[in-house]
Amino acid sequence: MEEIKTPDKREYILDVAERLFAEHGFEGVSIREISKAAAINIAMVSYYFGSKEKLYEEVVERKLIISNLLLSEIDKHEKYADKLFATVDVFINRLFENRQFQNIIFRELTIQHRSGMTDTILAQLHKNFSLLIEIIQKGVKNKEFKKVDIELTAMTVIAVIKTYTTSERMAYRILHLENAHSAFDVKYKNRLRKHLREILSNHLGIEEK
Amino acid sequence: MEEIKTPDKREYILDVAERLFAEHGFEGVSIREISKAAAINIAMVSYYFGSKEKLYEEVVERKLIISNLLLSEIDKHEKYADKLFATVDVFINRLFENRQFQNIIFRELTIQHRSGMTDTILAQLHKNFSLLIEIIQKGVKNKEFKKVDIELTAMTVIAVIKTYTTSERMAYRILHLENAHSAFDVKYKNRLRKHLREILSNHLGIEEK
DNA sequence: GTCTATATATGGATAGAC
DNA sequence: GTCTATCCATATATAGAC
Repeated sequence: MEEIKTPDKREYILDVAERLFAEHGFEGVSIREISKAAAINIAMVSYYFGSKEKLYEEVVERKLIISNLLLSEIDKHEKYADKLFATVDVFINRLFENRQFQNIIFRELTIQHRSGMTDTILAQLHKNFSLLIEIIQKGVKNKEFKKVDIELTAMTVIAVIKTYTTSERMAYRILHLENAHSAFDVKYKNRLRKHLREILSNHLGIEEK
Repeated sequence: MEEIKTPDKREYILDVAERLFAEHGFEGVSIREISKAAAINIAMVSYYFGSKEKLYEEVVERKLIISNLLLSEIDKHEKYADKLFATVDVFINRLFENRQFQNIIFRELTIQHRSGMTDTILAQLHKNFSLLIEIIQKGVKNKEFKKVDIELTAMTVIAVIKTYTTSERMAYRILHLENAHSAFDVKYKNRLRKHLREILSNHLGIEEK
């Protein structure tokens, strides 16, 4: 009963491709390498996806969805400070989990248009930023927060998490971590979480409980 | 008297190569494209630099020097708050000026070792971070600053500037700029500068003058 | 669906004339 | 120093057998 589950195989190829694209960039990997790593025949890439370009696009688009699911988690809080902290936690978790994917996204932003995909990516980033911006905006209007540069405050949150997750080796060196691979341990995730809460509390004038 | 100034030509090729590598990544440009853009013969790349790899390394290494020159500017301040702000200004200016180069550096960090260059880059980044870390450290010890997570505070500064300069189009969308190319105008540079000063003042407990 | 074989293009590098 | 011509490796993509 050795049935081949085609959708699983597709997903698996996409997983492998995502990792390799993240590690070496689009031009840095060949479909030969991808097929070898995914243990399939080279011709299968064309068969499943049409071309290397299409495969790449599918890798990006498949994960470029906002997890609206978690928004209910945020909405249940009453104070904007708590909504904000909950949102920050969502971002930390998401960026920690998808850091290899995020490297693809980020690289796509710095590389001169490979395709019209950049617009889709920018639209998605805009949505993510908007989550933070709206909360801060309302908190300020509500006098719960001090007046600040709202957009740059939102950018600060994303920037710190993104920079932290970008390079394990950089984090290791700069932050004097225990070992080269501990940057994404719970311990250091909490350190980052605590830092961001403090930065935001101080900046927005949120009182500690 | 049409004398060809060789060192200038070398520099010119490096300039062109830097721009193209920044725009498309190492594998994303061919030496054919570089030579065409620099109006030289393809064979000249090998002649001047030995190989594409060597050219790339030279592009990186030529700018990977700390500008110690500016440190005297920082040292002349008495208060650590002023030293810190002066340092932030140095970083803003440097990252604004070298943003295409910074994209190369950043990409190099996220890409799995093309060469041993990553170590050199990490060492340089470490030095840059240390500039900030030392000032914050001394300020805290001196009770001029509140106690904070020093390394992550330094990372926050670099992260915000880096993220801002990474994508003109992102900045344009998120920050609602006047036009697509104004992100690096003095006006917005000052907006970023002001934001960072406020973030740091609030976080470190620096009193406004 | 899966594979081999192949068409075709493009890449980096260099030999050798000038 | 500069250029043409060319070698050779590697890339994507696909035709066609199974």
